[in-house]
Amino acid sequence: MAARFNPLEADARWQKLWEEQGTFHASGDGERPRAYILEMFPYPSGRIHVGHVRNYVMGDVLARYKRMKGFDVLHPMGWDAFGMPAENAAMENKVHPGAWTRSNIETMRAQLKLIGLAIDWSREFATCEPDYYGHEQALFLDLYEAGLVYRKQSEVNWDPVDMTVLANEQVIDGRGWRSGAPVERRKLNQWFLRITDFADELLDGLGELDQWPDKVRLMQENWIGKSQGMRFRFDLAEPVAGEAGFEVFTTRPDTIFGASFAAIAPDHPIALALAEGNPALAAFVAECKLGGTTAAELETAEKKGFDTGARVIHPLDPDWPLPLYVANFVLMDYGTGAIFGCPAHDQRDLDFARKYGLPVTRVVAPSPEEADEPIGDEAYSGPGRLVNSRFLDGLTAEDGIREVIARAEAEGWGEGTTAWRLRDWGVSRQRYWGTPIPIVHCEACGPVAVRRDRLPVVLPEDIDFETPGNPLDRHPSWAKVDCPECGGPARRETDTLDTFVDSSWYFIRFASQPGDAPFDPVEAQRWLPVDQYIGGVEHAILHLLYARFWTRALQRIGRLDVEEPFRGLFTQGMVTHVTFQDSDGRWLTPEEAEGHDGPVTRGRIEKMSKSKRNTVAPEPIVDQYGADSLRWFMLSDSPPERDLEWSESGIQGSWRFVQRLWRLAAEEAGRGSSTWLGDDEDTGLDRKVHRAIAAVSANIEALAFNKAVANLYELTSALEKAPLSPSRSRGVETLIRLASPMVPHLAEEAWAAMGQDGLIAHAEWPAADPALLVEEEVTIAVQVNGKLRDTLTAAKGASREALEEMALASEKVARILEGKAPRKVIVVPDRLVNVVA
RNA sequence: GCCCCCGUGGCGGAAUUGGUAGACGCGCUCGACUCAAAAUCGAGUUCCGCAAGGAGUGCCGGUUCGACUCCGGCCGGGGGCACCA
Repeated sequence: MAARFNPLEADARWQKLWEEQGTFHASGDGERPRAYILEMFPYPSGRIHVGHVRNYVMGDVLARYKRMKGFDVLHPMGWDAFGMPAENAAMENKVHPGAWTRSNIETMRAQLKLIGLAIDWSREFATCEPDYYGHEQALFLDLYEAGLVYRKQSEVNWDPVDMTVLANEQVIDGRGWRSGAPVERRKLNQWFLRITDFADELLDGLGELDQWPDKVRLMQENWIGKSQGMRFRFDLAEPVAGEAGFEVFTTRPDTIFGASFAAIAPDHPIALALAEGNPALAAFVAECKLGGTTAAELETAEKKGFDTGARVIHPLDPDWPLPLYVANFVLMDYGTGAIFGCPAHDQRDLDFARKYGLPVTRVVAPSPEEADEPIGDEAYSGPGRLVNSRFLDGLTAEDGIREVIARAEAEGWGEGTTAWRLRDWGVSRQRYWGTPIPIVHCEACGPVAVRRDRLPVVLPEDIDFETPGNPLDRHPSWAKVDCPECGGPARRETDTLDTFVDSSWYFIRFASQPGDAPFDPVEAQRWLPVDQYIGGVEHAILHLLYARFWTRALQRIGRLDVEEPFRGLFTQGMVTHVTFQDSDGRWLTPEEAEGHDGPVTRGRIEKMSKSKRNTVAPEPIVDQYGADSLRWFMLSDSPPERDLEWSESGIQGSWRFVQRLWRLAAEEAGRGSSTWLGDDEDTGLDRKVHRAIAAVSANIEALAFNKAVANLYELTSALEKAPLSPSRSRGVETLIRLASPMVPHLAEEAWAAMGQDGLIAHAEWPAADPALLVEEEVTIAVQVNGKLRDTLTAAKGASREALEEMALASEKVARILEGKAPRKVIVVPDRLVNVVA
């Protein structure tokens, strides 16, 4: 028996065996209960680092555990393979995005295989292959036909040099991140998915996701942003461009008598109409269009308005005109793009009113005496009753809201309604490396869906990135097609789909992948929803919301009867590492920093990233310490939802433990556990083993891997110290089973050495014997006035009287009591006695 | 600005419903083995104190026989949203 575990030799041997035997193939035979464990699939950016490893190892432990518990486990892996970095690489290095992506996939797959993940590789796919995106096009057309896809003009950040649309994150200080050119706002025709149709369901559905972190549910709730209020009509004193008035949205209709102005967005139709005859207003509207849409810019932007000269009529008083402003802080795409200003009770309206000398009337007062208390620099948003509000006086805000809505509905000038922060999902991207939108534009017929038998619409290979802009748009022939309806000349849509579409249904494709359809609903429904989904918090909103939407949309159109895609969600922490910079601020790898001439600054400990050059590759670690040491370290110490700092001492500690475990198992195996005939003294070892079984199981189920690791350390120490006995032999065997999801290579090796048949991957998870979990003796804490003074050992279940008597017999207690009788004695059976002096 | 989370040894972190704070790991100290080192093993390691003992979970206060845990108010760190009417 080897004294040391040699991962260099053993890891590959077991990995090969697992692969040959198809050990981790999901069978779907229906004989066992199913478990679907999924980690968010990676973007093939180049190489994986240990941060990815942590993510996949967590899912792997769970998958292996579930398999041993008797589940038919689906644990797949694939590639979120469309995206901008491939196009950037194409522009920089003159490589085709496809070649770049596929070569990265090769590399990263090989890297992942080194870790020994229990993955069903037979289901692997990449979203950039027509095999996948063709089905996505079919699903897109399903939604299109169901009316869940539409086209509209929408404002985008346009980089005039690169001739491309930029995401908000790509706009830095108002300039394109790549070209440095000032970004323009431009209106383009874009495709949208009607996610707002599902706003209510998506919000309500959060209530049932009790295996999601509260934080993520809250974030989604805020993102959806439901606001209840009312919509009502302002009549204009004089019609504008044939319009007699317009609608506003408010959450505080109760403050309607505090109104002192109305304001509309710069791009509101009324504003545009008024601007036509008013050059100063036109200039103001143009000015509002300048400036980016980033948060920082909005924060510093001054609240500005322009008095149009037009007047609106107060809905509850025909003799009360209000000035109509165009204001830069009113957004066209929230509510109705128009508001009424109530300066006394809204800070922004107050600032605006003060600036333009508008009246400020208090209509809510905390007490009757304060009804005419003037408003200072701060708007009053606290509780109170309505004042100066005619028929509303004396009502609470809630009653006032109800009253105004009731009256408006009765008189027909307004109604109770709901506004959402959530907007429809714009999915058009002016890029090459994405799923082509399967639509053809015909001059005669307008936009027409590509015929199903012509799918997939495949990306052309012969493209060039020499000139800026979308290569699909410039391609000499690709876009030229005949109209599917009239056969006349037509042009393909050259925009591609947002890559978030690709990741909105990949988990369905993993569950079922027929060649002629996106999925088989019956087979997919057997696996879905995903039992445990694991990934980074950075996807808490967009990806998870889009996937929830897509699933519900498929349900609505009758394609798949699943409501929520992910039953359990776990957001894991990052792996962090120190960063280094040289005197010019260039990032250095830790190795470079060590051998660098000149000053080196040791920076913050940060999330591993390519740009900060602080990533740690798995290969050298696996070469030196083996996959199991790496896996063990990724699970140790830090709670999985928090960040884990990479450290050399950490991986070394893991290596030590792996060897310790091996020694323990190998010694036992060398002796022949089954033939050991020594005395089986009851040292309490069996109890320790069974407590460990219960604890490790519970902690894995709760994804508290750091605690499961601590349990295994404890059990290992206890077994090492225990005298040789059958109990110890059984204990070691149990330990190996319990540790096997974390250190599978070592576990297989030890399992074989112990003479066990078959793979430990197929072995049963040990069951804790309830009889052995019950303590016979317990340690009782003895307190005086809540301070620990002594401990004593008592039989489990000892009576209150007996415990009290034992506690009072304690010398230490007696010394503190100094002969005085205790005032009171609190006894918590099996736990403590508190003597109150 | 609004919403949320977190503050425990030198470090990462444990601590069912309020019931022995510091499990487990890292690091460190001492010791064993060794010519020596590595590896390994043993002991110790919250702070003050030789000890007896005392203090202690960011700070202040409260509830309770008893508070890391519950409540109120501060301070510090992190995250999300952000002209949302």
